[in-house]
Amino acid sequence: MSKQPQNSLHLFNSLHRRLELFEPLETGKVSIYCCGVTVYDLCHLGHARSYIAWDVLRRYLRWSGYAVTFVQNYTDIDDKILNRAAAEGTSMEVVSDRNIEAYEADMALLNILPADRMPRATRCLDGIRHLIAELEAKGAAYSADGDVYFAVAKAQGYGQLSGRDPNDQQQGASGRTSSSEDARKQHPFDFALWKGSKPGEPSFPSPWGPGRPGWHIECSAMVRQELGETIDIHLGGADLIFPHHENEIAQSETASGKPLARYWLHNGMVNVGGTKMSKSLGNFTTIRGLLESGVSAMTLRLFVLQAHYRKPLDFSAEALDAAATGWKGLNAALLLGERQQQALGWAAASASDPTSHGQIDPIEEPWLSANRDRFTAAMDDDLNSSAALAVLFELARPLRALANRLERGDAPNQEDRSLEPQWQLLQELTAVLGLRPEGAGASQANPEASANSGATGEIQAEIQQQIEARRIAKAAKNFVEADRIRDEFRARGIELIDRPGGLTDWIQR
RNA sequence: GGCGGCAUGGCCAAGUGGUAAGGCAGAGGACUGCAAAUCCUUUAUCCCCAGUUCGAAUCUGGGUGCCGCCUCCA
Repeated sequence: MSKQPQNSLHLFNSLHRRLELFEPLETGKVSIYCCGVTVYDLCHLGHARSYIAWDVLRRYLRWSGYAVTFVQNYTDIDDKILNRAAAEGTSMEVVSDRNIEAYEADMALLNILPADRMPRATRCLDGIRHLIAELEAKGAAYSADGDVYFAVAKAQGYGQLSGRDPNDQQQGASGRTSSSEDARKQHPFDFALWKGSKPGEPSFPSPWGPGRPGWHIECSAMVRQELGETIDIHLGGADLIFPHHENEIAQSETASGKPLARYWLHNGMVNVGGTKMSKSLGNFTTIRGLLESGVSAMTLRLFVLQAHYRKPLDFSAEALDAAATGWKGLNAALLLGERQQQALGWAAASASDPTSHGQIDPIEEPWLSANRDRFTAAMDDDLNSSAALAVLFELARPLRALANRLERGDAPNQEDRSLEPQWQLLQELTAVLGLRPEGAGASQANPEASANSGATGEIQAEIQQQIEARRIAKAAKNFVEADRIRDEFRARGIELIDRPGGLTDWIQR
């Protein structure tokens, strides 16, 4: 039984710069286009933030009962990719393929659902050429020296999204773009639909000569090809508002005469020490680098979701540490059911299917029902994940306390057992945010790292041996020796933890 | 210069008219040989000034500071 969408979601629409009730064109269905990456390098935290935010939007819509079609592109032709290929002495396609593969692996680790379709610019050339020809036929495009430009003067209402008026703008771009290109343009805001190729560059045939598509046109063509003339939601980073999205609107709407998207959503930037993280500034941290350094994927996800998606998010080691500790607590609550399932007599963990929508009887469980409502109200308010997380932490608190008691050897009582619906709700809501339990079955903070170290077997044997030696020392009240053993391991990044009952666990840091 | 955004405790961060969610850190307590971990408890009047109001972090006006876009960018 699929549930009727509740339709109380409000989203901040960049097009009108205000919060609006979300109403899809077609009841129960949502079409979404998201601007993807230019695949010339690995993705950094800024990309992670963006795609995590939109993943949550998508999961929330699905959970709310909508059928969502999500399309995201790969820009696989562009100067940066060409430069990279030249530097490596390889081809554009090799660079693109490699980075697409890396992108998909990174996103999978972050538990970002793959898009329903991911078109590549180089494979949508028919649609692109078609669109340019249409614009040309309508007099909105002109060729100059093998390039084809879009004439901004022919676009109705150009500048609405970004708040720019082409008529009273100073010629601000001059001096910062190539002067030869400038000279070919009729208006400084005009932009390339098709770029004639230089000798030695990969090129594609076209009625305007060999070349390649401009940046903006691929999105217009792909939206139309994959989703139609008007879509429900168009997504992207705030840095794409101008010129990219403005130009996309100009192209698409000049061609079709219809609105391109009903809702435009833009995520805020990730900052480092107050300035935007970006490749050109060199202040970026790749997703891969972060994960390899031992930061867990869900820590990263929690870090991102603790701020509202439209606000700038400042990245720092301290903030990340805070998120890691926070996630540990949430994770402990999530793992409770799985680890103590038998002791508690609970049902198996439900799959983290984002569409699963459990029922809670408000009379039987008024507190849970109220919390589910709080969660929904927060998400309905322009995806306020920060407020939504507060609900999760409150749901988790008694569960992690219980987890700790059981770990100490307490037997569960009736009251403990009755927490099952609370655990189920926590699981359901964390899945809506795309957070999933980590390290099931292992006590290691970073199971992958320890699994990779070849000497683990030997080290484990050594640890067990030393733990036994320490137990004997402790029994003889030789605490100097006991502490020495513990300190020695600590110096090697291994923490010995005494449990009640004389047992000693260890974790690798 | 043009357009837009932000300013909440030690740090991160919700909250848009009725006396401040949550996370981290800190403090106290329980537990421990001591630790660690864990659990419990606890910590703010919201950049400045003026105004509207019975009442403002929340509205209005004026400051100050920071950031983004205007060039490729999530």
